[in-house]
Amino acid sequence: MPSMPGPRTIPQATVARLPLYLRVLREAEAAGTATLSSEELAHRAGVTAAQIRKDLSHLGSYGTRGIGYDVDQLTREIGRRLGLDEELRVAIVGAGNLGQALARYGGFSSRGFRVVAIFDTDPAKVGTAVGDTLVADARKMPTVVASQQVDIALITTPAPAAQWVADAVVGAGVRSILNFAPTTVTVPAGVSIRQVDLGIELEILSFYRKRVAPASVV
Amino acid sequence: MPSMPGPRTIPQATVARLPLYLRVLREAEAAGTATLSSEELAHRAGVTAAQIRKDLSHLGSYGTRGIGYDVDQLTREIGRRLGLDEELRVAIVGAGNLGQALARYGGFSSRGFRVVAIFDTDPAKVGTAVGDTLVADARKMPTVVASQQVDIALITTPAPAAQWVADAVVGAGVRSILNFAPTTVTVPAGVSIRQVDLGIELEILSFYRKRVAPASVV
DNA sequence: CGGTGTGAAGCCTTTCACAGCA
DNA sequence: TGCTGTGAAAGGCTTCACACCG
Repeated sequence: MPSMPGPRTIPQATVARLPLYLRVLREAEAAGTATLSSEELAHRAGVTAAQIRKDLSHLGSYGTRGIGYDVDQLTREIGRRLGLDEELRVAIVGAGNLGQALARYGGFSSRGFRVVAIFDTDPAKVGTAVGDTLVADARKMPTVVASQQVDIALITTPAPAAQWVADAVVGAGVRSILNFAPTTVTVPAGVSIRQVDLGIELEILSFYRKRVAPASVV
Repeated sequence: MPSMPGPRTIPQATVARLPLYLRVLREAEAAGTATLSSEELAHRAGVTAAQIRKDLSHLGSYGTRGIGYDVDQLTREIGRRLGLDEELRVAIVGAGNLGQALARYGGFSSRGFRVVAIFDTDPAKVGTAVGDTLVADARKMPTVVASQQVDIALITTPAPAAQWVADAVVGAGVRSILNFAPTTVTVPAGVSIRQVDLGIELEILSFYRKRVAPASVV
């Protein structure tokens, strides 16, 4: 009989670190490493060994005492828990500097995400190619997002357009949003949103310039 | 006599939110709003009113009971605490998609950061213009970073180059790094580093696709 | 032995609830 | 009266330390 699944709830903080462990494991896999101890994994991910063991214990029991974790098995298990066993479809709204850069960014496809649409309101941009996707008219967002079965929307518009875009994609059935516009976007319950503000990242770094920064990743 | 400064240490979690409040305050300032209550500010920033009051209490006493916070005064105080009263000089290492997009991104200059250099190893890119900066040879990093008095370095290279770049800029005197390369970069004590991995952001969103996401910002 | 999995302790963060001031 | 500033309580996360197993 297969082993029972781990406890039902994974702490938010742990969820945010699982992709980091996955990245390290994939590198190790590519390098042909068969097993990794919590110590090794911790070192490569930049966290503590106790943290690794506690985090992984939420998935169940995937290590072997005296040996460590099986790289292949753990890679598969974390990927499965993160919902990465199916290809996720991404739409980018806003074909400016950032939107275009993200559309061409290799790091998405190599991790199993596929950019299926990119939108803009500027008639000069509509119809032009970005990577291997054509920029579509933002007015067609509702229909295209639905027909292309978009799972995740990236908002790379100027701040004033962000809330409207979010409302539109949520209306079209999207339930995961990554917002790069420097403004707070609110969504109904049941929709996940993460905000990435590059200016804020610099401002946080600015704070710690004079002081002693708390170890490594601020 | 001027009022005494607030308590000496600001919690890390608070520091990470101050730039968010600053963003809201600047918008309010631009709109001509004179004062904001913790309730209003909380609503616009997407946090709770209690959180706002607790966070701001670490700066000292800048509110007026019965009224709220003076927008201009609080804007200045938070900016000062974040070290934003002087212009900070930014270098971008890696003139690929992302590096070029960031070099042209208006959100940095509008917030008081100035991109003073952009580097790449590719001879085809060296000498070309990105925004109003010329791409410099990465071998010149140590000298240019020092002579341009770079405060913050953005790493937008492929993963394999990231650690080398970090070592180089730290050697040239940089003490704040924002790393976009999908790999863990370690730095000596006294240097601050923040890691932004766009693939990880998508993977976190993926996790919450099936489950009920914890309120709003995951 | 070596290294995982885990209760318990400690620390940090958020929320509560209200005293106190404009 | 209205809203801030803040102790106290609650909750969540990280670290510790060791029992236990391969």
